Amino acid sequence: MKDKRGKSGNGGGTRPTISQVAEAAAVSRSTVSRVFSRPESISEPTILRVREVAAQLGYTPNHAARALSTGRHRNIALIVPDVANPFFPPIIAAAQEAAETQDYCVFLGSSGESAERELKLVERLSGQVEGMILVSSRLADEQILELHARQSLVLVNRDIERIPRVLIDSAAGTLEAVAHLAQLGHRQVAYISGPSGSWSNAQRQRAVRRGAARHKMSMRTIACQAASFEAGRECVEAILTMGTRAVIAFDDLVAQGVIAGLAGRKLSVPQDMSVIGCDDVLGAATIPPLTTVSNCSVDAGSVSYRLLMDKLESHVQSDVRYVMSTHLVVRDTTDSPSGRAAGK
Amino acid sequence: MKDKRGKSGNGGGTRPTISQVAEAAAVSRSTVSRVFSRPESISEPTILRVREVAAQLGYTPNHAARALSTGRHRNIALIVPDVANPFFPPIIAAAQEAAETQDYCVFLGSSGESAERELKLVERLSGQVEGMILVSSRLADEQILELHARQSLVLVNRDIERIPRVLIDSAAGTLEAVAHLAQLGHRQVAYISGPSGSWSNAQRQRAVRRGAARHKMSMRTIACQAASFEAGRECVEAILTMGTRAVIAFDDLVAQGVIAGLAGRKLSVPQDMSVIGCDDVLGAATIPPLTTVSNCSVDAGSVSYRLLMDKLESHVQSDVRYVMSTHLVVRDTTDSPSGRAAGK
DNA sequence: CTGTTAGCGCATTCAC
DNA sequence: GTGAATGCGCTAACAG
Repeated sequence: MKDKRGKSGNGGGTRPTISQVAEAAAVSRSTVSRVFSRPESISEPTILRVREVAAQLGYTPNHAARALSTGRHRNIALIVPDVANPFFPPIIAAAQEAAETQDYCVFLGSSGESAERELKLVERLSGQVEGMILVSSRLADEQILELHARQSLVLVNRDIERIPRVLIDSAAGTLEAVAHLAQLGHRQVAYISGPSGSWSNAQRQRAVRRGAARHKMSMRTIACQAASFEAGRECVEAILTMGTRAVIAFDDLVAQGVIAGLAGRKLSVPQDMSVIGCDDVLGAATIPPLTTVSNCSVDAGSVSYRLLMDKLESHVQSDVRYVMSTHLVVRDTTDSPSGRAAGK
Repeated sequence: MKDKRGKSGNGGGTRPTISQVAEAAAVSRSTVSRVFSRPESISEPTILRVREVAAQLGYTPNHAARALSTGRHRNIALIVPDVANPFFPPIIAAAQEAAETQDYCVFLGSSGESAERELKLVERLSGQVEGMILVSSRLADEQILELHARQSLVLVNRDIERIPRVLIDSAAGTLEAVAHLAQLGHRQVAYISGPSGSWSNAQRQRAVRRGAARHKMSMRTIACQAASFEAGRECVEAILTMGTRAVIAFDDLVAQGVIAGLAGRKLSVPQDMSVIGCDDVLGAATIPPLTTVSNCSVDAGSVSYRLLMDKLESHVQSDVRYVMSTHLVVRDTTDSPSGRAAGK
């Protein structure tokens, strides 16, 4: 138990403790403690003196020790299915930034789309955080509920009653997308699905179906292996044999994959095929710029953080269900089914 | 100090402590503690019994408390300039995954490219981690050195002696890129720079200059505001007035921006301009597929984690400098300066 | 406004 | 092998 942090030198400067500051400042440890946690109850002069001494000793409160005593860690955990998926980073950034302003730290977990890993992460983390934000959780409802019994939770893109959640309602935008296609003259549309456990995927698929019905279009679904560029590319085979001239993809990555696959077959977008993405993670950064269902996913990060804090502060809870709408952003990957051919 | 975690019900299941397990299993707290930290010193039967009781009580060791006593948090921090930049997520994912296998948790900090925020994050985090990985740190050398005096550090893309570091040597690939351009017949090349504080940027710029000299090409630099699509787009003005027919961009995002900006002026790639990116974060997911300097950035994540662990375990340190090479991946955005025009 | 006392949950000497 | 103390660094009553 002695010499915990190695010698001096690098990588292990032994941090000064509250006692050392207290001694050096000739006050009690409590006083030092209060200077750093509730300064309003301490006289101006002593505050200054303690601060002075602390600074020159390089003292910094030990959050772990503090947590042990208060039960408040000032840490939160953020779990996502895959950090590398461009949909999540903006959310992560926003949440972390929001946390930072309140001096909270955030643990990041990436489950690799695996419910099992997600569960492990959650359990491992649960001891050192005050609450967690589960983004697009792949866990089963029951697992989440059980977790919720002993941990403050906020969900993103997962709709479970009694748990605060922020939902990115892609239905609205997806409906617009179908309408847009219909207006262009398309009579059929294909939805290229995403991860099976995904709430967003289910929601989008439903929306496409509903929209298609409303506009008397035929609708089919193509199962995509994963939410990736490669998977999208591999779908073109199926799309082509299906004979559709318009597809709505689970997300922008898949859409880009489809476009690339099409290009590989000398088919171009939007002349030969209209392609619509989802999430708008690529912005206009594609060529041609992708028509897509845009959302304010960044806000999902800050809002979910706020929700978590609200929950932590007020123990009385109403059933918060924060829905963020989406809308279609028409860029250059959609056209009428005849396309350029019409000009011939 | 009582009732720290609220009532029972949701969001605050009061976790069982080691004492409760001890009592229920009719052993001492020490025994329970040992069962979970050094089972080899406990008899088989008691291990089983304690485990049994613990499981049914839902007991899990409190890592924060444990850390207080041992000084080992089993947490690390990972700081990046911007989570939303596609270069970092794969590194983050790899590091987190590596950590996960050893039951370590990772704090994520995104500094928004600001040295000031980075410093704050680092100081805030330093108390609850055993070590930190600074990726593309924007801090000054002195700040890093100072930090290194009291914290175990590993650097990624930052070359400071005596601190373990993994460097993605884009010089090799960048040199290839210039050679490739020269071979295509280009006599001039422009480098579109990235963040000023970036080690990688400095390295790339140097490499372009060296390569240009070697191939007797003229070389100019265009200052780009940031490492983003938009910034790249805004550079085309400068590129065009400069009269170059070949550019090497700081990264793929900037390159994509340039291509888009060009497209906006009815100029196409590679016919009118050869464009080379860096980092290969977009893979072949662009249209046309981007010629770029590829690296194994994913490995940077796992390697840096390993380096950190090595450092933590063996206090005797050699000066580790892990260099990962890069190479040019020729896809479809480069051509001879005459390009299609040659056919006319 | 400040010092004293006690304890958060756990790992760790020592004894046995 | 196991139990009884002691302390990690800090906050929270309780007095004064």
